[in-house]
Amino acid sequence: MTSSRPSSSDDSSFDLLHPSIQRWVWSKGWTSLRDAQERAIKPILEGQRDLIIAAATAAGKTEAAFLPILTRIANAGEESALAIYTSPLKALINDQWGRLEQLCESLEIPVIPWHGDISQSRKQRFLRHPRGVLLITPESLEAIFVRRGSEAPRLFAEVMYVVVDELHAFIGTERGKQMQSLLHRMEHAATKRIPRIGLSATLGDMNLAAAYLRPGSPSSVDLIVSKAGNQDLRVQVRGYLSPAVIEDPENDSEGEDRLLGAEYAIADHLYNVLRGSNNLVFPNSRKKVEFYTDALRRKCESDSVPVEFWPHHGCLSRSIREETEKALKAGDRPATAVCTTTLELGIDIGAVKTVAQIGPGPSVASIRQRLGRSGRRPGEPAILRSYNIEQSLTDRSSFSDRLRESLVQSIAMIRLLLRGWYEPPNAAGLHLSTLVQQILSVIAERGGAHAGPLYRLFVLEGPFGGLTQPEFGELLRGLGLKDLITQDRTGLLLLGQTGEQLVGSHDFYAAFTSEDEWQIVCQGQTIGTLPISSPIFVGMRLIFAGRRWLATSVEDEALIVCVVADPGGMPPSFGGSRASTHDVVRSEMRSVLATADQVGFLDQTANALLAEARRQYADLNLSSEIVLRSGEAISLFTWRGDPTNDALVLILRGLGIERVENEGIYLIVEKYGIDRLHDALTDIAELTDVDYMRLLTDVFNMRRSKWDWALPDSLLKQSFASLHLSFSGARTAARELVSGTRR
DNA sequence: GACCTGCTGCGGGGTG
Repeated sequence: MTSSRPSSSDDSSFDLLHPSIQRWVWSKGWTSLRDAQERAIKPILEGQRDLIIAAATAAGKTEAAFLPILTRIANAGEESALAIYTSPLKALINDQWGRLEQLCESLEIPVIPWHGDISQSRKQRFLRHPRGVLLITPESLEAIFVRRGSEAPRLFAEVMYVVVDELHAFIGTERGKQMQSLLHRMEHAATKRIPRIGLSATLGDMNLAAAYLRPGSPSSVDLIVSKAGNQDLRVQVRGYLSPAVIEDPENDSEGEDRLLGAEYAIADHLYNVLRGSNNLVFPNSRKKVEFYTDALRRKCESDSVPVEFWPHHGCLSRSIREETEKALKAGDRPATAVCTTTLELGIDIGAVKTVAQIGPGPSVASIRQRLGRSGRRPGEPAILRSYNIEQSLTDRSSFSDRLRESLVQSIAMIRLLLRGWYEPPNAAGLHLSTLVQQILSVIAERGGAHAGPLYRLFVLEGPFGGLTQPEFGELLRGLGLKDLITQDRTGLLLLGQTGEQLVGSHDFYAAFTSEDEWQIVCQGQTIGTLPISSPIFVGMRLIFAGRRWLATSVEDEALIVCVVADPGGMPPSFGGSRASTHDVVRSEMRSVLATADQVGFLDQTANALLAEARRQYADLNLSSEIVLRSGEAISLFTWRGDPTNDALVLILRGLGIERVENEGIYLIVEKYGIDRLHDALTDIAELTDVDYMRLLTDVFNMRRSKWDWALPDSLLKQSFASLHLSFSGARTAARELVSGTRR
């Protein structure tokens, strides 16, 4: 116990906390509350308005929210006051339960974790006396509505606050839309407005965050933004040149090693600079995580030094992931994780020295999030090492290779990062797939519902604005056609037979899809999974969990692959599609190529590659030419993001130009004359959004989200376009390209 | 040629 006591500038906020909570704070030896904690007390105690607390990871956001929340619950005495905390991860719920339990012990406030791994008996206990703090996932909340709909009003009646942790992880996603809908339904069941508190370390646009937390009334959201200390950042971008691919791979016995040459050179460098400290390596795919973990482990073994490199990705079993997390946290010996976005989220792994990024990284926002793990100790800089592979050029090299697209993208993204820019989340998505789920869920909750009240609940008053009444009717009729819902003589909507089946099944509660997976089993222990689409056969050698295996048996029905250790192997394919690049990134890439200014953070090879790319840019005259012809192919340099390029491709196909592909910084059109292309682009420059919608073909490929199959075609196109396409970008790009294709 | 997250109720059998 310390003699000094926490105090505030006006010395009053702390005094407002419940005496037992004040004692708890003293017992922790805190000499003062953190900025965010201090500032959150009054607004939360008033309990009228919504609040976002944005502060760095270690700044005590959880306490900022819960010191005043628990004060109010404790003051309510015997009444059944309740606060609900929601989180995107079970692991986070378990973490928070530990912290809150300790704080609540003396207050005699129960803290109840509720997710798929929690026993029925604990859930039953809560259901009998719903009071205290409930820690729950959105999926479990969904399950409560579906399975215990009639109890919802009783359960939620006394909820005083809802806390949404990791708010940034929800904004703009399917799951985030589901969460908004659940919060809205909770207030409807409780017949009162429930103040919402959002927590996050990495919110960029506060207006977007406020609009997410309280749709339709962002001005009722107060903001507490705790300024982060100005962190020193050190960056190096390295270039690697891969030898030219041999024309006849059949007669190239060293083909594989040649292709991997640059990757092994990167592994060597990582081995030399990362050993002896804690670091994170992000190679952008699970397959490459396997490759680098294996390569680095073998180097340690051949040098007879302890292995310091551990794999971490979503297809590895929980126990293997926990082993890696434990190695990072332990602190007694150095550990580096080779990982995917799994270690970008809020799991506590301590501070790391370096973040290594192999290839450009999926987005600037993501790199920024990853960097938040480095340089967390006072006086230590954050260190970013970027590794980039480019191919040796031949006379058949693509524009993408000639312009060194990958290296230039890394440079552009780091320049944007240094300027403080990153991609805003797409808040304009209609998420009609999730609306289908929510309609079925409310019908199950209430045992039937009428169309009018559903429209009011979801569209007029809820989070699915932007849908007209006729469109909503069309959607309901579509659900009827698929036997998801049916209507009785009074007009009441009920679940159809298919609807009953799907709502009753255990994978109804998540808003996102999941595929079947192979279980990879070694001596009765599951070490991880592979997507059902990846080819599996007996005798197959593979690298998995950073080690080498041989598949000895495959059980087709049970989806089990048994493996034993084996010296051979290649990393398996996990599938996936290309990441979407933003307009601003592509435009920054152009300015990296168009200017001659020195980039300060490049190594020698990267410098030479950039100089070469700039020469190509000048030789191709790309500062004024945006349409290049080579043989039968026409390249359209839009220098725009994928939502724009993809929209152009789909609209062009709708106009009959079928051989067109999005190549990244340009589109490539084959076998169509420049005149035909000119006419099509002229059309695109003049059409309206509604025309574009009509032109969209290839509807099959637009089914990406869980319930898209149940949407009528026109609504599917609308939902897809709102998430993935930019018509306004396509129109602007077409206007520019029209002049480039004029003869 | 990216990534990630989540899950009920019931019946059968064992234990106290």
